[in-house]
Parts: sequence; C-alpha cells; structure tokens
Amino acid sequence: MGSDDPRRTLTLRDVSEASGVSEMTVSRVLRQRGDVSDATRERVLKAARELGYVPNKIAGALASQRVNLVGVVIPSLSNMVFPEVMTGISAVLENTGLQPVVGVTNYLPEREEKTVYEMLSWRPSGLILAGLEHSAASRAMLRQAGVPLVEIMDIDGQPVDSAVGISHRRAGRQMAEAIVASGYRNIAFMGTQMPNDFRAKKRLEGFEEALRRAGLALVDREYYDGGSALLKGREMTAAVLRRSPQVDFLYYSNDMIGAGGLLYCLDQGIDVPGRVGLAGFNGVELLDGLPRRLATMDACRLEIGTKAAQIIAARNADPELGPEVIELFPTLQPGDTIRQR
Amino acid sequence: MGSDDPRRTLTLRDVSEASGVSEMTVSRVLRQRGDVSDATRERVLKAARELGYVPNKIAGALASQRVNLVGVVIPSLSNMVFPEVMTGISAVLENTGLQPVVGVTNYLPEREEKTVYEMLSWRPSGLILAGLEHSAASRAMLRQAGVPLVEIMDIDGQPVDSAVGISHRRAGRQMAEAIVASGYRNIAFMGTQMPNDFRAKKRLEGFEEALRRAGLALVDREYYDGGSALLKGREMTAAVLRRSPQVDFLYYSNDMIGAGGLLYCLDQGIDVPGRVGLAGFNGVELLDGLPRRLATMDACRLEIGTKAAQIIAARNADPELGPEVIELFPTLQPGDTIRQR
DNA sequence: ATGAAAGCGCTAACAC
DNA sequence: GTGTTAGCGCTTTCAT
Repeated sequence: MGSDDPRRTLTLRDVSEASGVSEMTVSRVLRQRGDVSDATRERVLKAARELGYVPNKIAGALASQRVNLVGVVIPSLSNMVFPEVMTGISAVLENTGLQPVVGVTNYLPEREEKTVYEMLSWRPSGLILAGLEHSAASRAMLRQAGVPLVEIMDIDGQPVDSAVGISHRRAGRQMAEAIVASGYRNIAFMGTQMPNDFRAKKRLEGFEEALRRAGLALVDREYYDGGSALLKGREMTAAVLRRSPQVDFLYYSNDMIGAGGLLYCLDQGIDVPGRVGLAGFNGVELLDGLPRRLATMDACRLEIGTKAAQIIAARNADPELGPEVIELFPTLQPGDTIRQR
Repeated sequence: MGSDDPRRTLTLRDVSEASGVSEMTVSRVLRQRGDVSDATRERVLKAARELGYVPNKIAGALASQRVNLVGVVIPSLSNMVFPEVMTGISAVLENTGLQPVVGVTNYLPEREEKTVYEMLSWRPSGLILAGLEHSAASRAMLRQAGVPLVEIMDIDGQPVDSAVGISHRRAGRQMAEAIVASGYRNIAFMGTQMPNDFRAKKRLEGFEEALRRAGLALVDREYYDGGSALLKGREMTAAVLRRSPQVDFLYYSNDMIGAGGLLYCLDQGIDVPGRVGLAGFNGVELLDGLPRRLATMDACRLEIGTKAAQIIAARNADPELGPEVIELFPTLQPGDTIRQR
C-alpha cells in the first residue's frame, strides 16, 4: 500500500509516488494552475481518484497564505431573517471560489467575541458580522484583523469597516407615521425581551420618537421571552387588549408575533383594521398565507446578504479597494391591517 | 513597531519579542498548556493583549494535526427543522472545545459532494451529515476520511459510519394507521416537489403502504415547488378539495403547508376534524399558535442534534470507540384535527 | 520552568 | 512542461 500506518490520511507525496510525477506537478494539476501536459494531468487525476486523495487545505492555506473562507457571524438561525441573508451570501460567493462559514452567537456578546476570535484565527478572506454593537475587545480584534469586514443589517451607528443595512430607527419612525396618519391614537407595543437585540430597540426608539412628535405615547407594552412566537403573539395580544381596552393599534417587533396577534383578533371576531390595526416587521414569506395580510416592512434581507458578499468578493479581488457603506431602504407594506384613509 | 509591513498579521514571534520570552513559552501560555510561572504568564498575556494578537490556527492545526472543527452538512436552513438540530449540536459541542461549521446543500447532490469535499479538506474532528443517500463519490470520500461521521435524521438505510435518526417510513405508516383507525377513508396527500428529499419520500412510501394494507389508496395528490409554504398549503388544499370533493383527510409532508391548509379550511368554515381531518409532520413550534392544533409527529430534531454531537465528542476523546447507530422514536401528536373515536 | 531544533503538507519562486 | 528549494507559523519532542 506504500504506507505504514493504514489510518494516516493521504498526502501529495502518495499521489506523486503513485503517478510517478513530482509533488509540485501533482499540486499544479489538482489546483488547475500552470501548464501541465494532458498526459501528465490524466495520470495524476487517475492516481488521485483511485487513492481517494483529498488535499489538505490546512497545509495549502499555510503555504499560500490564502484561505477561501468567509466567516459569517449572526445572532440566530431560527427567526427566518438570517437564513435569507445566508441565501444571498451563498448565491454571490458561489461564483467566487469563496465559502461561507457560519457562526451563531444567540445574541450573547461574549459568544460573539469568542466566535469572532475563532473565525479570525483561521485567517479568513473576509468577515460578515451582524450588527454594529460589539464589545470593545471585539472591535479591537476586528480593526486589527486585516481582512475585509462587513457589518450587516443596521446602519444606525459607526461601522468598523464596511457596512450594509437599513436604518431601523427610521423604519420605526416611518411605521409610526403611517399608523398615526391613518387615525389610530391608542397604540400598544409588543416585542421580545432581548437586551442585545439592538435593531429591535432602535426600531422602537424611532417609533416612540415619531409618536412623541405627534403628541402621542405608547398606551401599553408587553415583552416575551422564549417559546413559540406565534403563540406568544396571541397571548400578549389577549393580555394587552384585556388590560387596555382603549388600544386601537398593535405594533409588533416582528412578523411572527404579529401573525399570532392577527390570528387572535380574527378568532375573537375583532374588526381588523376597523376596531384594531396591526403591524409587524420583516416582511417574512409566512405572511402571504395568513387570512389577512399583516402590515409590515421589508427588511431587505436578501439584498443585504448579496451586497455584503459582493463587497467581500470585490475587496478580495482588489485589495486596494476601501471600505464601503451601503444603506438600503425598506418599503412599508400596508397590507390589510391598517385603515386606509 | 518591530515590523516592516504594517499590514502583516501578528505572529508568535511578535509576542515573543514584545514579552522577552521564547516563542515556545508564549505558545504554552496561550494554549494554557504545561507549566509556566505566573510572572511569565502575566507578561505574555499582557503583551498579546496589547498587540491584539490572534493565534494562527492554520499553522497550529498543521503542526498539531488537530482541528477543533466539526463539519455539519445540511440541505437547508429555511425549513425550521435544521436550525433546531443545530441548536442541539451547538449545545453539546460548546463544552468540548469543538466548533460546528455549517455547510448548506439545497438538496443538490452535487452541492453535497462539493461541500463534503471542502469540509474534509480541512481535516475536521468530525462530520455530521443529513441523510443516508449520497453520491458514490461522496460515500467513497466519507469512508476514506478517517474522521468520525454521523449521518442524521434518517435510519432507513445503510449508514457509512454512525447514525442517529428516526424511521420516516414507519412514521408515515403510523400516521396512516391512526388516520384509518379514526374512520377516514378518502385521503389526499400534499407535499414538496423535491426529488432529493428522501425522507419525505420514505414517509409517503410508508404512508401508502399502510393505506394499501387497509385496502385503501390515495384519492388525490398535489406537489408544490418554491414560494411561501403557508400560502402553497392554502392553494393546494383549495385545489384538492375542489377537484376531489369526496376527500375527507389531508395529509401534508410538512407542518408549514399543513398549517396553510388548516387556515384555509377554517376560513372556509369547513368542519375540522368532522368533515375533513388534517395532519402534518415535524412538530414545529409554530403549530402552538394556530387556532386549532394540527396533528403531527415530532421529528426529534433537538435530540438528533445532541446525540450526533455526543457521538462525535466521545469518539474524539477516545479514538478506539466504534460506530454507533441510534434510532429515535417520534411520538404522534393527534392535536385537534383528527376525529377521536 | 524554559528553550532549541525539527517538521507538519503544502505552494511560491525560481531553475531548467 | 516539470523539478528543486525554501519556508508558511505553529507544536512536538527533547534538552537543559
């Protein structure tokens, strides 16, 4: 077998010996680089295939100082928003020879710090990171890293390097303005209990700011933590309407709890949007299947993913390129749950 | 600054020079290995922190022949099932020093082959791979790989190495038996148009087999492709009920389209489960928030993730351990959409 | 408790 | 078109 230890993995040398060609030439064939005669190429490929050789990228990366990996650090996979961002990223990277590698932080800053550290320690070709708020240590690492970095989702703040996102503060403001313009006056808010979801927090800030300018304030608010978002939306909505019967609009921090609230209102025979209006945030596909279309705002998830990946790819191809900050503009989808005036 | 090229990333040597200690000792401090005096440790840590040094895992991995990465290859992130598997995997790996790395195949065998190849070329500490069906080339690579492998989700077939999953064939059978036992006789099926979703296919096979044994056959069937699953569930259900008015049970290949069907039936004022019964598959959290509880089967997603990660972790700690095949048993949740007899 | 030497498996750079 | 040499940044092993 040409090997003493049967459990050792194959190396270039094994392919070299099996094909009677130098390691260097084998390397060239396998990387499709430089000129190799067809005859040699065939012999090498045959030998590699027969042995079942898989190149060792660790050694290759160390020698070439090149790693075709792009780290993607996101808070969660389970809220329908990041999977779509990933779709955009994957679609773009597919044609660039770069591979996305996902890390999940669960909205915990210490997990983010650790994940960023781990990713950077693999010297990736780029890093895509959700949000603009990071620990001091994370920011220091990111600045030092020397790889293209794109902070995504949010634009309200100071990016370390490049950024692609929307203004959540403005999104909240816009929604509040639309609601007030439609004549609603007694507005309640429902959201998740997540101190580190800064984007939800900014939306609410913008929302309340616009209310204040209209001489209004939130009539009630409710937060939840864990469990089925749809169910929690129902429960919170029931609680709010019971506690504050004067409420005529329900603003949700995301579509999933908004959908739960909508189903609850319809169950109860509440006139929507006459007696009560509702709005969520994200523009998730799910809404298309509900009995009534929930008002929402598209968070530009796919486009955020594609633009971020494009920045990484471009800066990889041309290291002279500088940072780039791209703001996207979500559109308000009034659906059927806001009164038309 | 002790460096000619300001863009060069820091190495052990930089920390060594900054702290006046040999590279070897710096390495020991940073890996928390071997005996180092407290004074030296402090000096080294201080220097590393001040420089913003991030170790190069590529070099470390090459030298130590050890990579603390576990590849996870799954078909999709967007169907609520794999995120929960990931949660189970992450929870277990967190305490082992191993890090999950996700790759997505979109149910395409060629993408799976490429992803497996890429992952193996990083010489990970283990690989977790969804499903038992893989291309011949993939199987060959996996056999040669020399790393612990766990195929997850499915148990109906021949694993390459370890496996954790449920029998989808039996799950389909069980559901059919429950439906028939409840007196339904005119049963229609709705599912996704995905030739490579072998688990959905096996469920349907088991389902039809049980029907056959009861002297029945599917009355109608409908497939969809892409778009909002909830909406497609509504549309397919409307089409089936229009086309085959005699249908008294709707079996869906997943909960999301089942939920759409349920909402449609309720919208239409159809008596559920009297006139029509419904059932899905997966036991997703979403169902908790619907007006009526859809019958379903829990796919043991979290437990599949944890068990798979445990196998990898255990075999990493003790390389003498052999493969392990674990079958889990999903429970049928009748909900409110199957008649009680 | 600390240091020196060798080498992990590959590729850049150059020679032929 | 192919081979040779050196070395990527660490860790292993052995010496002190």
